[in-house]
Amino acid sequence: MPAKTYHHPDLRNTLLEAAVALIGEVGPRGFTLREVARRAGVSHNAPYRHFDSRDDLLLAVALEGFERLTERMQKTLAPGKTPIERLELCGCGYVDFAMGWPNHLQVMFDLAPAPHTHGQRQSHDHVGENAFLVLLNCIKAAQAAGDLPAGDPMPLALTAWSLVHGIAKLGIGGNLQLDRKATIAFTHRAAQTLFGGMAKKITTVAESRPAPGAAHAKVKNEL
Amino acid sequence: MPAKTYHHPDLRNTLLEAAVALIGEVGPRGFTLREVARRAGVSHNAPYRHFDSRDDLLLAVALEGFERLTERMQKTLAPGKTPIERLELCGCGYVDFAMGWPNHLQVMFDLAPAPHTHGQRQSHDHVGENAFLVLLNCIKAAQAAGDLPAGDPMPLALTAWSLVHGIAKLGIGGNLQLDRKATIAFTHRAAQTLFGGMAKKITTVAESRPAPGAAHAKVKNEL
DNA sequence: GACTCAATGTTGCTCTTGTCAACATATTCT
DNA sequence: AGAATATGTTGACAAGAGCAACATTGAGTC
Repeated sequence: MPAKTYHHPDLRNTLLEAAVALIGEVGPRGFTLREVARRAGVSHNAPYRHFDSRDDLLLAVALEGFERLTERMQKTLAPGKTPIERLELCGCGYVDFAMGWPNHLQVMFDLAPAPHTHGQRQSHDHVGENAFLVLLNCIKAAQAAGDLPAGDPMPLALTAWSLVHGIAKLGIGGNLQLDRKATIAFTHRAAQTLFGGMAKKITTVAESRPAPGAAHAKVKNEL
Repeated sequence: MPAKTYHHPDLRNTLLEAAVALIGEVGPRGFTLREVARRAGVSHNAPYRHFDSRDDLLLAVALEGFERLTERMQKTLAPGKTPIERLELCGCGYVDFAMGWPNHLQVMFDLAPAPHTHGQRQSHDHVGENAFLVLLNCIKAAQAAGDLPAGDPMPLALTAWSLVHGIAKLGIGGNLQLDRKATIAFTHRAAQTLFGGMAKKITTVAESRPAPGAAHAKVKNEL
């Protein structure tokens, strides 16, 4: 009889699933290529037939994460009635994902190539694009409904993303001292506050600039 | 003559400085205890006399980072005239630090113990406390000046921190597609928007709640 | 001053990991 | 069937974390 099995059915996927599970358990620091192989029941070098390197596998995990994130946001925002409400819920979905899979989020965002290599980066950016588009579309819808000021939606989207991402990261790190549920409630209130500030600009523009040239200039020139 | 030197003057500090420099160059992933030792001109095991482990050294690096961050924020906010302006500048200082020492920030926040061990964590939290207090005091001053609504300043501070931290992390990761200067300018505008939204609550409260029970309840029960 | 002792460095392991190279088997195409 | 390719396997190697045993220094202490 033949001693070894060789040929695994869809090993690539098996490895990916094992990797996702392992990341969830031990985080990026404890993550090891050999352990993934072990869990998939193959030799320590089998993964190299499907992934270029450890980082390449991690990148695949990140990609999977962005898909999950996109789904989560879409599912969470669905029940919202008004555009602005859907926008808020979209942010809540982001944080909900983060609190549910903190290690996954870390892989998605903190796997960055230390020296900003603009070559490789492109593909990684592209991965998260769909998730960002969900947010961007919510912003556009809110603009169309008159809930947010018209104009380039990008700055608004990036600001909203920043707020939500910050809550997610700090929440994960325990810096907010809130559990998952409370963190999401907090996100909802924070989003309302931010969007309130954005909306303000169309109604009361004058108030935004107390002293047109004071520290405003300083911040651009001195830093 | 004696062949070896032994006894190093203040090796602990030398190691720390080497570690900080190394982190700046190669990031947490490329960081290696042995390379630190090499740069300090000692054997690969010398660091163990001053730090329990690799992670312990990294923690010291993080601590050093929080001190720098605190200084940076204080220095940046100083020229601000009004409380609200100082608050904005405080956030800009945070982002400025992040863009200047991205790897350092990563060590400070993403070194987290994957499973939330509430034992060890305490000390790490304590480290960043001073930096947070700078922000908190700015918030309180703005409240006292009537620029922000009175009441518990914590939610306001945490929201502001989240926004700024999010900008910092996304900026570092290249997700904002802005250089350091533009990122800080962006931070300034985002902060103005957020604080505008916070201030709004004291003047026009009614508008904040479009549909008191719609998806609001959903977000608390379903997630 | 000689002796003891703790602090601090050093060398030399062991174990684990990422990755490369060489080899074996399975599949596909002709 | 036979060749070429894809996919796994075993067996190296270098590098790093951390442990243990040894060496040197400096501070007391008699």
